[in-house]
Amino acid sequence: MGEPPNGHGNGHGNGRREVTVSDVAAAAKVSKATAARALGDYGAVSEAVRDRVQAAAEQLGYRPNALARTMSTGRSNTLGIVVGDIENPFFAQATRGAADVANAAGFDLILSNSDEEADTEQKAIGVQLAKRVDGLLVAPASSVDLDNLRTIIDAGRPLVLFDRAAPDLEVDTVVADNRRGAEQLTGLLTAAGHRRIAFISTIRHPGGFRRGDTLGSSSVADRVQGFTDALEGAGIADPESFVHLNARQEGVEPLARRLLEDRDRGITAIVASDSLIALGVFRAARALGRSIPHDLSLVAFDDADWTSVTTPAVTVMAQPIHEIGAEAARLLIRRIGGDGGPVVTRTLPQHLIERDSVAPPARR
Amino acid sequence: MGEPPNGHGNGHGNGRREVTVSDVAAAAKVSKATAARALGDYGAVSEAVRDRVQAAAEQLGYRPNALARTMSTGRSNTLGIVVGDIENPFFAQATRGAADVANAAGFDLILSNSDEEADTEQKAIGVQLAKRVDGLLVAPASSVDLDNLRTIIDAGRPLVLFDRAAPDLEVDTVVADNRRGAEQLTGLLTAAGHRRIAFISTIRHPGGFRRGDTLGSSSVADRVQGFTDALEGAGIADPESFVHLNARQEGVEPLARRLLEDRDRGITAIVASDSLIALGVFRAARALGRSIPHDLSLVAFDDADWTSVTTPAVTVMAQPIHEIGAEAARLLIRRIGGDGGPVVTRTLPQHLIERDSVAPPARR
DNA sequence: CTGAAAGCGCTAACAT
DNA sequence: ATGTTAGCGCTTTCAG
Repeated sequence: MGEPPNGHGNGHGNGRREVTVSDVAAAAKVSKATAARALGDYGAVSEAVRDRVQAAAEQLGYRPNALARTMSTGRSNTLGIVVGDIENPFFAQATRGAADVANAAGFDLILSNSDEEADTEQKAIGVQLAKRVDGLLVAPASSVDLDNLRTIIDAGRPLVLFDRAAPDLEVDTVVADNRRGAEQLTGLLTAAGHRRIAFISTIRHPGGFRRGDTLGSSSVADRVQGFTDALEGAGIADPESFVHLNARQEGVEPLARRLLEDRDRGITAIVASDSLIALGVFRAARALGRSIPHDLSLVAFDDADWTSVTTPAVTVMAQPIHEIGAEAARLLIRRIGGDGGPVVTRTLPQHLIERDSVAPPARR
Repeated sequence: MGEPPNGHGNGHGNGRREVTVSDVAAAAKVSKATAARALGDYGAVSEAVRDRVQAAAEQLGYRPNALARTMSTGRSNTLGIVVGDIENPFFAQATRGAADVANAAGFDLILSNSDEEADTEQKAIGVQLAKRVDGLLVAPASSVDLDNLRTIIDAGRPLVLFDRAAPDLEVDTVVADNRRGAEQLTGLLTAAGHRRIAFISTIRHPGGFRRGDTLGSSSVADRVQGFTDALEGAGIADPESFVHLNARQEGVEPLARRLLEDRDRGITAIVASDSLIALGVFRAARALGRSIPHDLSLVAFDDADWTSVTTPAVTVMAQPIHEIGAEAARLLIRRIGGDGGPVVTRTLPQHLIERDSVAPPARR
């Protein structure tokens, strides 16, 4: 007695063949269609037959093959999400928000990291499309180079952007009100008397920042806008010169050190574009023996958990991160459901948490 | 001219039909089989035909349907990963490690959160199996209740456990050397002269901890073992009484406060089972005006980024988290590749980072 | 080297 | 209420 014969695309190394509707149908002595109806709980099946089928399924250890189902229905009940880096707490939280909403609606999530790289993002999107996700959630690596995003639209799949918008694309978007947040944060600093305030972001940008430059990330662009507006409102000349980008390249801590050591620049306060940057600044200040807030005031985006336990605790602009992911998922699911309404952009409010990292600049 | 006719399981709301191998074949004037061969780059196809087919594919915007492929080959090139909570930095890092290895090997990842809940975990596993993942990576919600894990094995899918082992199950596992880590960490404290040291974990456990109790998570169990061993080695009586579990239920900060305010217990040092707990302890100490390390020494597992910027910076036992995920993925992929070798358990070393949160206990 | 045809597991018309 | 049949898009014998 040899191995039981086996079609090609079966098994997973071990001898067991998957049990299918046919098997269940046979065991319950009904047709495949009836078995499927009983199992899938659709159509009309008599009480008796249903029980018989379900018993048979149970007994055989039947597990539906979601892929086969997708093949015939055209729906995978799966969302794709592509984030910059899941290790970044921002994305982890947003992903969780999206996952919760997705699950509640019967969807699961395929996760990809773009590393903020257009190529990697493109590959990730390709994979997701190949897997026939019903729609995609993406925090685009670029707000201006839209090729990657267009392939999604061309494939006819719903797309929702989160964290960063792509103004030139007609798609649903969920972002936070970064402009206003930056303005408020910066306002705190100018109100305390600071005139020489640096803004630090890790975003890549060739050359120094100049007014009118378009940045790759709309959220950073908005933050920069709010920042420069606030400086301008405070009568500070040449606000753009206080914007420092490309911090990943040089390293946040080295950049911060360089800034703090430059007596001519005379920086007395820093706006960190996210909590990772704030951490780097904190380290630099400590390394140089500058005390916060006495020698340096610091404010940052994102209420990372640690910001409340440092000495001093840091003043932050909190974003509704979980909700950003959740709302994006909601919009996406709605589109998947067939909503053909006009494109919407949700701009969620941020809120200020004042702690102890801001003080008037030291006399010099 | 009406809409082009359309089979059932097609389109995604919009009118466009997916372009398939057949379409490409037709355009290139070859058979479906040949087109597939040219596209999939297998079998034998003449140079000329290959070019013609690929051009046609390009021109039509052909995108392979990974699900159909999986249907016929039986391989999805997808791994499932189920973690406690992706918002927990530990899991985020481990997931990243796994994703990197997976991608490099041509696999993608379906992510699920178990919330450390058996039911949720079971559902997640069910979904993954239905999606026909080629194998699963799981940080099991329970190291002792093995039903969930067994369904994976029964389904004939390779499984690799990470972070927590399940001693009664024959399956590849990647964990850190928690016992030794805990012993070292605790040894630091006893060496500094502490005799009344509390260990805090959020793990759920009915009733107070008693020697010989089996804990739901093997990693916490190992930590507790190392902790009590160290106390015992230092000649401290009744080590179990210093183990505090269920911290999630009461809340880490409240529990820590309670501990610190209990003059009779006279706790002078705390071992935090992870960085989130350390954060709670930090908050509690601050709220009560206890200074670390003068009034309280603190050590913790995981080198969370913030632990180096607090005042004082905290002494931690770092785990190779990224590598835990990566190695787990490697093992899994090897199994998927058909390796039938004996089950392996990898126990990765942890390493101590001494900072400034430990000092001799205050005289009283 | 290329083509025809069957089959993966499921759903959905269309009968009966 | 149940059965028959075709088909989703792909791979894979098997012939030629």
